[in-house]
Amino acid sequence: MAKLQSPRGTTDLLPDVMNGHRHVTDTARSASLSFGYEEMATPIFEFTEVFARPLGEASDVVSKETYSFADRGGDSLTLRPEGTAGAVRALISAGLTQTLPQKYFYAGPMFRYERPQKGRMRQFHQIGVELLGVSSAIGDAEVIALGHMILNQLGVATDCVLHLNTLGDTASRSAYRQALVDYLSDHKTALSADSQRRLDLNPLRILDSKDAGDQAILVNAPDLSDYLNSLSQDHFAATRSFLDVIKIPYHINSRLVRGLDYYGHTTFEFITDALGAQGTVMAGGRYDGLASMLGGGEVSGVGWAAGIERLAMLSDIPPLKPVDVMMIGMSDAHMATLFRLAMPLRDHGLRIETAYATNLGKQMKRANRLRSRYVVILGDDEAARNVVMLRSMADGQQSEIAIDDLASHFMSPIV
RNA sequence: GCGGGUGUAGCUCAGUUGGUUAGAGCGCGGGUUUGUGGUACCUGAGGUCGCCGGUUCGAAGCCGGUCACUCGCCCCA
Repeated sequence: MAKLQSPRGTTDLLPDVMNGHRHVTDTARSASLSFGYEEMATPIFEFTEVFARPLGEASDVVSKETYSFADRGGDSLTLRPEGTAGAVRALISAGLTQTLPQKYFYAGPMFRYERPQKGRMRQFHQIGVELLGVSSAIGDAEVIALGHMILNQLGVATDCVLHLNTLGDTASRSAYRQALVDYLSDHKTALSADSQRRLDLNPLRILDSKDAGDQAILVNAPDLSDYLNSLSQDHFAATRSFLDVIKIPYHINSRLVRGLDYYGHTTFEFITDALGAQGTVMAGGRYDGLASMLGGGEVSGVGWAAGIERLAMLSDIPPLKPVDVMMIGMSDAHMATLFRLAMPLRDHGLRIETAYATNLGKQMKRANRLRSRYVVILGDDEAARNVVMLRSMADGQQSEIAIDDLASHFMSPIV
């Protein structure tokens, strides 16, 4: 096997794979634009603080999954593990908190030091959208509607279930958190080791523990919905009613919590069972507190991110545009002629291959391998009469066509 | 970070209780056809058996370590 490998958890995006990524990204970009979300990009690394505070120092992502390093000037930098913090930092940096709302779409690599699995890489790729400066519930519904549209256009919506929950506002959440900690502390020794640790770090995460013993304890645990104040209840009800208006189905999942500190109010995930343990295809929520954590004042935000690898695995990827014409010259001089004739056709948008050698049999074989629709052959016989041989690869039909007519033949709308 | 499984040709895989030159299909190259692909036939190239060490007269097969992939946990897209 190859000794020379890319680092663990990374992979090369060779044309076949890249084609799938591009299909996902192109589909998402164009759907996003139809909602008015314009593409932007942030640096692949940021100052470490950009991620540390908003995501939570104790969160797994920050505490054990970041690629952080000191640069030559001594600054601590971190390869971005997600896109939202950087996007909000960019908004603040550019002074755009005065020009709201802002609506962003992005796509690019993210980095987390994790043990690789199917659908989980150390360098992976996400698409995402952020709606900044909109506190109304229609914003929550809009990003979900956009996400749903993208999944639908990729043909994966039917494989996914939208799980929806609310964490409430800060006051509701901290009241509930206290109640939950009080309850679970009484059962601490019965909790799994993981959950005992989570009790201090992120007690809400215990809610979606897969441990059967934990689940048994949780049956009688306080319910978040009982701790939502009216403002939180109203926001969630409004979000749901906007989703109802456009008939997007969802499943209320009161155990759906997020691992990152910046979330409040609406959280959601599109989940599939087709990817093993990595069932989350698209996830997001509202993060009204994020901007102020970065020192940018109060700016509402809601958005989501989705894994391109996971989406590509679920989608049917259309094949690349096939070769339209393979041009085979039977001598260097004829090759030169075809090299010239190919240019306007390419300029017109056709995919043209000019053969790199003059042995006809081999070049025909290559044309077949490339699934070229047509082959143009130019040899001494044709040149003497100012024609080329045009062969349709599908049925093997050949005909001669005047060199002067070649361009107009392929550039006419019929072909 | 923790636990399980798997590493033999470019790909998918065989390889009998450790035994001498490690095989097949597909793919790739050459030919039948030096002006014609896809079919057919002939033929060829390609492997430090993931890597390192150990046991043995002898290791692809046993043992240890290591790396990679994979499944699950943690966590997440």
